[in-house]
Amino acid sequence: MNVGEVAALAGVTVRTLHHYDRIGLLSPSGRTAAGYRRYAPADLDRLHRVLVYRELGFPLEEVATLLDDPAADPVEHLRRQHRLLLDRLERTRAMVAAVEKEMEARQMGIALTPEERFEVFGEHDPAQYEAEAEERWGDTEAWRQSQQRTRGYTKADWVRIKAEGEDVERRFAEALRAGVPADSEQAMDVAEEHRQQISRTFYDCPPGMHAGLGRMYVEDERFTAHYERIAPGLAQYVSTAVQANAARQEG
Amino acid sequence: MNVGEVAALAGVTVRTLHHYDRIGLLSPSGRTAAGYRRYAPADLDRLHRVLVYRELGFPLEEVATLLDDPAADPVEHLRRQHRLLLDRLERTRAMVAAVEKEMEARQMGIALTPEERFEVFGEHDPAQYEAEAEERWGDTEAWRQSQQRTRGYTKADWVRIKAEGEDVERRFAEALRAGVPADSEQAMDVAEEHRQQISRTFYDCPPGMHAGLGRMYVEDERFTAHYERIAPGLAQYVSTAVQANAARQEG
DNA sequence: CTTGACCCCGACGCGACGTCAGGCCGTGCA
DNA sequence: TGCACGGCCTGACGTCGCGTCGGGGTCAAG
Repeated sequence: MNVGEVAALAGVTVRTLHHYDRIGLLSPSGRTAAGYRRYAPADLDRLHRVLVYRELGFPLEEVATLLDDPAADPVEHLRRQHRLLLDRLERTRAMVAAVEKEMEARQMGIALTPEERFEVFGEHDPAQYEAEAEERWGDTEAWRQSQQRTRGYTKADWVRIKAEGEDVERRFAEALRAGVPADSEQAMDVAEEHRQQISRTFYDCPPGMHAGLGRMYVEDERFTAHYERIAPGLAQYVSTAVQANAARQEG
Repeated sequence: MNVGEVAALAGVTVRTLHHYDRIGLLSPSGRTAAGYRRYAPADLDRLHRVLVYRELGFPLEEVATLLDDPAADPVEHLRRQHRLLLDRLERTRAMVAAVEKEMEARQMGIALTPEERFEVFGEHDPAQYEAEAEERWGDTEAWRQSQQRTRGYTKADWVRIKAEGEDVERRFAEALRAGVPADSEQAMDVAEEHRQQISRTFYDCPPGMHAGLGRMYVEDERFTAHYERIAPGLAQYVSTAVQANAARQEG
């Protein structure tokens, strides 16, 4: 198929297909002698997946990494898409409920507090971050626990949680600056507090799992970026401290 | 409240609030002597509405016109938001169903046709255009009819419909080029066919309603653009022909 | 062999912010 | 009383996902 036909079929513009080609997200598997793009059925499969993920709010670059992951077969994608769509359904339902709640309140002449009104937006930007978290942790017990608990949190809770988190981070940063070794008692104590904070706030986080988190802090560039922005070297420092503490707790 | 507090409450960044201020979408109702933005409760109300409409896919400029419409009270906004959210719910459900259908098909070893797979995307881009159409026609009988009928259309139907539509447009364009007056019999006949096409395909369109459409073709720049792209002067030409025909049919 | 529809590529534009940079404000605590 | 530190200010430039020309080849139908 030519680009125009594919575009019409998929409900996108030709320009979009050009764009996807240029950024390497979806390059047609062939070209005619004259340079015309030729799309094979497999390309349509890929395009379809691209469009679903795009609709779900993933940036195109991440869509690419998802689709190019060699360890992800078609069924895997379908399952993931299904999960994410159900999430979205849930969220939309929540928003409908919020609007209805407000209509009722208005009818009865009472005003909602700003906190109540903004609740449905709170924190994480709509689709994106949540979509990705779900994508990564989707069917672990920890994720479910976290989802359940955090649903009940009020705005005030969140403020407190954020403050607590930043407090621990600050103490890590101070220890780092003071030259306290990452595998020292002092650093491990902060790590232990970090672990307990997570357990209290989000989900049961035994030392083993905490060690896994620690590894991620240096392997996932987003977490790395988060800590490095506080202080250079902090990501590695926290990672080491957390893993040392896990060894101590378990041993 | 200061901008930081508002941002935290609403789950947006300070930069976003700055942006909304600069483009005039949401300017805080006051400033301190030092130039700090001060947000009043009424500003929070407005922000809330902005965020809901934004989430629904409206471009900010349109959000502004919606909110600045003097003829739209709070209840009106709530009702509109409710409608749009229900739509979105519906659409998400359709996508979930599509994914489930594909999972089943895969289980049974059968392949879906590309048309089936892309069906849920087809035509109109996801949120936006639909949102706007609903916004404009939301609770008219015509809109409901159109929604009902078009739901049942297959890809093949759409191809045919598009071809028919373009045929009529082409005939208008030819008449215009040939110097046939817009209120001549010939032009009115094409207009009448246009009306019947709409009635067959989308919703009952009596002459009076058709005349309304005709007016819109020159008043709404999107329709104008559509026709002007085919031939300069065509929007006015079609508009006149349609209204002349309506007068003839009714008279 | 000429239209007119379709395709190519490059380049600029745009919406909705993100992200510095450089500098003023305000307050807690030494 | 000073000053450090977080919060706020205003430009200004960067980014993402395309839309929109402009100039130019291609291909099937008449």
